[in-house]
Amino acid sequence: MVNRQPTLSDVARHAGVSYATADRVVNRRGNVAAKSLARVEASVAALGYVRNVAAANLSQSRTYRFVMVLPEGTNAFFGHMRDVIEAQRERLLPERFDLQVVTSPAFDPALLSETLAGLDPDMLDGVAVVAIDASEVVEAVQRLRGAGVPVITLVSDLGPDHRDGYIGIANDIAGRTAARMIRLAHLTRPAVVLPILGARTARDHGDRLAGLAEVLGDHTLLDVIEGQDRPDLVETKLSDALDRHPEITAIYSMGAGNAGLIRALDGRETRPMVILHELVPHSRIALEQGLIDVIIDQRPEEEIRQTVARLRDLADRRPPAPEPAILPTIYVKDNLPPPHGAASDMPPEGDHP
Amino acid sequence: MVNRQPTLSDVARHAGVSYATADRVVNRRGNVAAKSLARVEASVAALGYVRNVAAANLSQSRTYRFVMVLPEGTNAFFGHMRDVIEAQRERLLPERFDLQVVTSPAFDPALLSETLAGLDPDMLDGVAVVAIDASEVVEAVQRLRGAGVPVITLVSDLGPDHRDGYIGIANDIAGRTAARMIRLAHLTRPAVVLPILGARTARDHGDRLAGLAEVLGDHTLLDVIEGQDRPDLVETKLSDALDRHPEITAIYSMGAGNAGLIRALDGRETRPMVILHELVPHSRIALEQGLIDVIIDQRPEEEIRQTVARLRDLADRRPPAPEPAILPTIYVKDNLPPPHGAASDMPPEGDHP
DNA sequence: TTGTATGCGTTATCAC
DNA sequence: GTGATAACGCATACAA
Repeated sequence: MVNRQPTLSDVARHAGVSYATADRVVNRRGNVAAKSLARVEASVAALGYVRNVAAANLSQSRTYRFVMVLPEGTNAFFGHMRDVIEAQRERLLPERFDLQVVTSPAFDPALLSETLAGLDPDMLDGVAVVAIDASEVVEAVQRLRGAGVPVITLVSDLGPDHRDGYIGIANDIAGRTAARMIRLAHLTRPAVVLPILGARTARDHGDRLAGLAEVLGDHTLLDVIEGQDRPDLVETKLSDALDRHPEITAIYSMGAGNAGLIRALDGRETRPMVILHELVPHSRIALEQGLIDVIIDQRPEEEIRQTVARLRDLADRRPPAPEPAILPTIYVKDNLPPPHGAASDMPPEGDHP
Repeated sequence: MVNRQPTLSDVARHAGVSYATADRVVNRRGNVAAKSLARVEASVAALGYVRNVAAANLSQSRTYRFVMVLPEGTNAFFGHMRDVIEAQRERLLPERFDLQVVTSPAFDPALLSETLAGLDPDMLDGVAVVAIDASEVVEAVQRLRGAGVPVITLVSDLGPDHRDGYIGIANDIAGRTAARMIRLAHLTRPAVVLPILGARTARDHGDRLAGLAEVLGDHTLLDVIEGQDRPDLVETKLSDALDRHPEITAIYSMGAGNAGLIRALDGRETRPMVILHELVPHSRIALEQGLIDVIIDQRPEEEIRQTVARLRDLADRRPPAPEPAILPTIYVKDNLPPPHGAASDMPPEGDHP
């Protein structure tokens, strides 16, 4: 990386054409004789030319224009995600850029596809969307991509052919990880596990449940509680289940509505081992107070960072940098990140080893 | 972020001076009348001018020149770290940059300070070093910093006043996290924990041990085994301890030499719960095969990424972007990153939810 | 179809 | 002390 990279002028000279012609070839603008085209392409290959994106951006005073489409509502996780975005806004890209966050009612494919259809491809360099895997949504996404706007999915995916990338965790792995933690807590005794999810139809919840079952082995898996991601429902159904099944040794909540779960647990003098998803204010407090044992998180800060990085690479027509996969992260009481929201998760500048 | 940022020309005009004078003020080149200086500074503040680093780099055809100093030797962790660097090299910075990795014998402060002293400050934009907390090293670092070269510590720190940043985990937190996992595996029975470390004098190992003891509570902590980070020693000492103390229920290895630990365990028909540090080839295999239960890792890929980002911000004389703290990551069998070294830890592009 | 010239925001050089 | 101005590598308007 120490030798000077060839510039497009070098390429043009090498090919024996003018700068503008080389530019036409490299940027696929057309109106180039077949012969010139071939010569320029040969020179590009010969010299190993790679476009200097910084210079290109400078020359255009470029502003990256991205849109993120999140589900709207009171869901603590996406609320947190929006906070993260706002907190990081200034830092996400050194270049000038304009990131617009729009919301669309949760779990509504029709409205989501409308929202997507309402985006003007000419005003956009990329879209990230928390997808709903439904045909209308796929179509709306294809329309954008057909118009030259890269689309990546975030947290919730479409099929791999229908987007330019996915940033999020693999939910079956999350479920398997939860099961592994449960097994670790039952090395010398059998487990009786109560699974709680939002709805059987939610694909991510289903995947988590499947992963759980795979790894749980001989341990007992009770019937699923469906909490609709609503704290009140989760609370009453869980209280009821705990009363009826005193033999429960572990709870795995794979959806939202965990404020209700925490309330249901808070009264009792003994409790089973508890694992739930997503580090948000109330789950953090519960973990710190010892009301629950494990939080499986998908690191929204990291997801946002990777989302923007990917959108940028796509906008630059550059092969996306391979980012480390986002894996389900295991939090216990002691390895929690510093709390100040997303704003200051700086490493504690204390006297570390 | 949508309005055009003011340029230095704007500032100059606003201040009623020439572009060159504004530049002299902003870049502290001297030879400016006090009056002009004041006016320019006022204009900078008034307009909120911030230097366009991309343009600056373009004008200089800048190459960032960084050096990373790692301990040399056969240690699997740092070997892996070097692999990570090589695998990521092309991706670490979009700008032209020259990253030189030099090594210095492990645990030798004198040689490390010599290595640092051998670096030419005029040829460097930043240094990252796996530090040894000794006065000679501090002095060598100060010399570099005094010569205008930012220095950050990596994995192993100096005092907070002696470097421009630290990228790594807090080791007391790592120890606490291990203890929490041990407690989780002993919800219904008392734990008898065998701690293994390299040397009592290694600060990071000591911090881990202290964190462990803090969180372990009433559970039993046996005497420490010192394995000198050498597999052979670890193997014999551990085998001996297991024979003498059949009541051991958990092992926490906070240093290196774990290949020996794995060998010692491999023969036995039953084994205690095992936690150790750093995801490297042999520990990964052991986890996949069920010979150990938990790996606490510090995500070298992430550390490298943050190291370069921080060095770059420092080289650009720009306030370092707040990166999420690197926390001890808990790996169990199921949430392991894909194996292909650092090269392809892409998210599996399969059909995730 | 092809080529030339200008500007993007800096840094650095040179003249005043 | 101060002020023009030529690069840097690219995109683009314009000329041929």
